[in-house]
Amino acid sequence: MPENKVALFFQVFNEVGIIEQLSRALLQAQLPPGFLVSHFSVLNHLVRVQDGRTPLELARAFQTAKTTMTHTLAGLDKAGYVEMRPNIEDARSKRVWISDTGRAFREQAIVSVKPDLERVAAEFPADRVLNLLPELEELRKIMDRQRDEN
Amino acid sequence: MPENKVALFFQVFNEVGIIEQLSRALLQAQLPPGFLVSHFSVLNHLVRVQDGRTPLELARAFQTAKTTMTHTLAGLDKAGYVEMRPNIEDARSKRVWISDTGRAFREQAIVSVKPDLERVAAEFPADRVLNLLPELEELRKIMDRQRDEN
DNA sequence: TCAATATAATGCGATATCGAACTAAACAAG
DNA sequence: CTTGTTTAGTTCGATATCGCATTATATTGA
Repeated sequence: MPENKVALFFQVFNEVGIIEQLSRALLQAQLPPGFLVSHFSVLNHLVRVQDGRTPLELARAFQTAKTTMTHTLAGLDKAGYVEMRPNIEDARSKRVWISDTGRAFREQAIVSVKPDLERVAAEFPADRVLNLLPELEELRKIMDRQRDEN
Repeated sequence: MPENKVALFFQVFNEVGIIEQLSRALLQAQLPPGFLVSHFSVLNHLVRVQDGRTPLELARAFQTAKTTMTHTLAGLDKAGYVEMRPNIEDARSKRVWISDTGRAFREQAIVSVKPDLERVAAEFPADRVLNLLPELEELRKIMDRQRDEN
């Protein structure tokens, strides 16, 4: 691989990193004190994918250490946004269920960040985002799979 | 803005977040114990942009709190990878210079991650990355500017 | 059957990151 | 000048995240 190819991937990952930080900041700014994007992300995952996930599944989904997920879930549980129930199929494990207030919290966050997204969309049209999406999806899938292969 | 537009931006930022985590993990895995991507990123910035930056400039460039940059720079200084000198133009301030060992550290990290990038490139061709880059750059610039406007 | 190994979650200590308060220097207005 | 305000960096306390070790349960294999 020529050096400019390495540099090219580096550049893209650099841009991705900056966009991640900026978008994270937009969402974070809309969350009430004491709640982080990590909390939102778990709730969002439980809604989008399906609740009843185990903590370990969640940790894997977010590439985070198990202990971090324990901590994040404790916060969500304390706030009443999730409920931790025993896993009937495995007594070592638990399953995480989102509550109605948890769902409301997630929806409120999404509504709150809408104006920010509109401001971005005003300059970067949705059709360009639409073109971007499948490329990013495939890149993500490739990297995700390669990670699992190790 | 229709709901699907909100969802579209959400999706893209979600993909971006996952790619960021995966690429960060690849780089992190190549760094010696005690060094994080945050350390590498600062060194990389000093090389790419120019060294002699002030800590505050660096903090802004990375969207991080000033105190975080103080901490990161202390680690780099302790390792001998940067040198902190007084800012002649402003006695409150400092300027950060990368050392030869700091440059070597950065270069080594880049070399080490090359195989990982090659593995990704084998499945996601460079020309697609090349198409992605300007779009991401523009999206980043827009979001960056909008942040400054507030 | 049961001993060895693997897995899920947690407890604990270390470090990263952050926000608030502080100090010193620079700047601005009178 | 000099006094009030802003700015650069740090200190300090709180919390997030991580790695390692531990406990409980599950799985495997002789």
